[in-house]
Amino acid sequence: MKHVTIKDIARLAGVSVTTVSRALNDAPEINPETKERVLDICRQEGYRTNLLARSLISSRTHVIGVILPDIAEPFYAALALHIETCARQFGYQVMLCGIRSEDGDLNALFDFLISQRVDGILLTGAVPGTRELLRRYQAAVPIVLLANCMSMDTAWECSSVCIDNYAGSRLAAQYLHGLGHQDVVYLGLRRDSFAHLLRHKGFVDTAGELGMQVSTVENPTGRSSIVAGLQLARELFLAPFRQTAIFAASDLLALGVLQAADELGVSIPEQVSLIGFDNIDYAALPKIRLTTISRRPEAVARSGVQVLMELINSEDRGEYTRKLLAPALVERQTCRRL
Amino acid sequence: MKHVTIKDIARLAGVSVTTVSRALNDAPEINPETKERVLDICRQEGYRTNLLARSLISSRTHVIGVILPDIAEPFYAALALHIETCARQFGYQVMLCGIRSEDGDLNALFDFLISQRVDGILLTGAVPGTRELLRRYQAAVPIVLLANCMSMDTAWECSSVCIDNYAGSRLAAQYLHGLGHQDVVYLGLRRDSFAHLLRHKGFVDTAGELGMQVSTVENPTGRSSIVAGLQLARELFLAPFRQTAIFAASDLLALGVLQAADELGVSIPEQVSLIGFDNIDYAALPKIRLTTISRRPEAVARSGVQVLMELINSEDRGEYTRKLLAPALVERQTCRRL
DNA sequence: TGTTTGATTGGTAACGTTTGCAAATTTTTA
DNA sequence: TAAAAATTTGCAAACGTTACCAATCAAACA
Repeated sequence: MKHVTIKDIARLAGVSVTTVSRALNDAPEINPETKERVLDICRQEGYRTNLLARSLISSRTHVIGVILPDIAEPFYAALALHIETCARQFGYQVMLCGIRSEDGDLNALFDFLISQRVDGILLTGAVPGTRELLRRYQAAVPIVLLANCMSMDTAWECSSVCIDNYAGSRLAAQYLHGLGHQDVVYLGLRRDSFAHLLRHKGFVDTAGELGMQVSTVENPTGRSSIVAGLQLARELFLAPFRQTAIFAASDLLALGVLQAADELGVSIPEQVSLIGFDNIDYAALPKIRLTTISRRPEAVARSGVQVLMELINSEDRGEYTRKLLAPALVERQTCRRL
Repeated sequence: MKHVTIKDIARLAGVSVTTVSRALNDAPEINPETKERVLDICRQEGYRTNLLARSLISSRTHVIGVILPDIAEPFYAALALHIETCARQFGYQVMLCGIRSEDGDLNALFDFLISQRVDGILLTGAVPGTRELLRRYQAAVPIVLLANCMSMDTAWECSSVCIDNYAGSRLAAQYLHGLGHQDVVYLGLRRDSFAHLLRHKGFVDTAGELGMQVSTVENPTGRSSIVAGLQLARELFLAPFRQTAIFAASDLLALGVLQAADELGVSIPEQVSLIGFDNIDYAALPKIRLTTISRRPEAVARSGVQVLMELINSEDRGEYTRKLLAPALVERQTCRRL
């Protein structure tokens, strides 16, 4: 593909490349008339700045990399949407990556993004292995952990913005307790996810304080999907089931529970109450109307972009910002008072 | 952010930059020993190729731009996912853009992507105004229209890959007819969307051929959202309603219909049958189980990336590939035999 | 032994910008 | 009117690569 360069414009206008450059970047030291003439020719010839060349000099690309585990998970889709909107307000473009979790060689992805010289990276879906990743790449590029991170664990030397998962589970436990539930199950724990570990801890701790019984069902599949929830809930409902409520670690799992209940004739919330975590769009759907904990993707995205921008524009590395946003209970129709 | 350059490595290794470059690109004309030594130093110093510089020379970025109207629409999310996966197999990275429809100044977006020197653009969500856009930008960058495009209209001078919307609606009409429906409504037509115009035409044409009555409800909101469907269906159900089936132009609209039906005590499929278009993930949900037409996002994405790659790697412009993929009926539980 | 080959290496000019500094031109000042 | 100042321009070097061509050197040939 052939592109018009500054040199071409310069030749056409009979001036030097420097002058053209000045016209384009409206520098003060240029004759308004020449400027107009040059710009006219630019428009006419369809000139477009080669950002590669510019970035090479300025060592700023105005692009941030965003790593999502799975864009098909609606929470991450919402996050991506808001990140893009917000980044644009800062004059930044978004490069979305690694949207599949399975083949995710994060090292390769980071190497690529750094090679592209992105100005910063927003990393979502932190897992225990992320720590080493940070140690390795943080010197080369500003990184902000988004939406999934250990809450306030000082050992994490990294900026981060996320919903307080612990507090979210706390809300859920308190809510169920307030409704009179005494014996509940926590469904879908994933040992490889910090978010899930925190959710689990928050729920178990709070339930304990309130004198409730909690039994935990682990999710060995390692994915928050409807099918995973379906399988887990099937096993649960097929065995004798004494608990009165289920707290699913994610809405997607909760949807699976809903489906299993439907299949096996368990009625929700009459026989068993259900509360999720995420508040994905589809939780609000007719016939679903899932009570859940909102992770406020918009707030997380906005705050995350802001923190990253500050990090990019500050030279002093080694000082990290951590933000823990308050989650919110969204009450719908899958829980009932006992 | 300070980065290690080839020059640094050259100094450290006591060789020339050319030699380092050769080591990195494993060129044949280099002593295996020096190569190893150089590569060792690269690893040790954390050297990462500056792709900006490389692209500047090769005039290839190995990045494609993908423009989505709204990533929160699950169909587009699925599309994005598969595009990324497939592009990676070709050694390409994806730059996702403009995922908000509202503020979408497509001209600015195109200018930006071209300035970034992306190797090609996948444009989804074509609307009538797209034509002028193509005329303007196709000389500067290879473009493939994806998922939404006029079917086989020869006036469109552009490569394209999409589901045959016309045929999809045809399927829907035939299916409803086979079930014995005679009087049906087409809901959610958007005049600004080619996809919707085709869907509408396919449905009306086929219904006509089969001797069915069809009345069309337009969607003035211009968005395929649940709320839009909700509003439209509310009006529909509040007036006297004689039709036996609704064909919603998108699943999202259909979900709105479902919600309205729920609110107003209309039971689906007992009182009225409902069929959607898209087969988004959530159509398969428990308690939704929407019968619909699949747009096969994976197939569309794969084919689209392939066509774009061919376009990028062929010099002769002016020859376009058009692919029209066959849609598929997904039968679930929102339609009943009369 | 002199010449040819082959294997390694280095120098240098691109790629399309921006930028510091000097040159040329115009305007202002004394 | 000459000198000083201000305005407007251009040259050339950088940014970090790659690619062409020449240079070096040891080994192999005649």
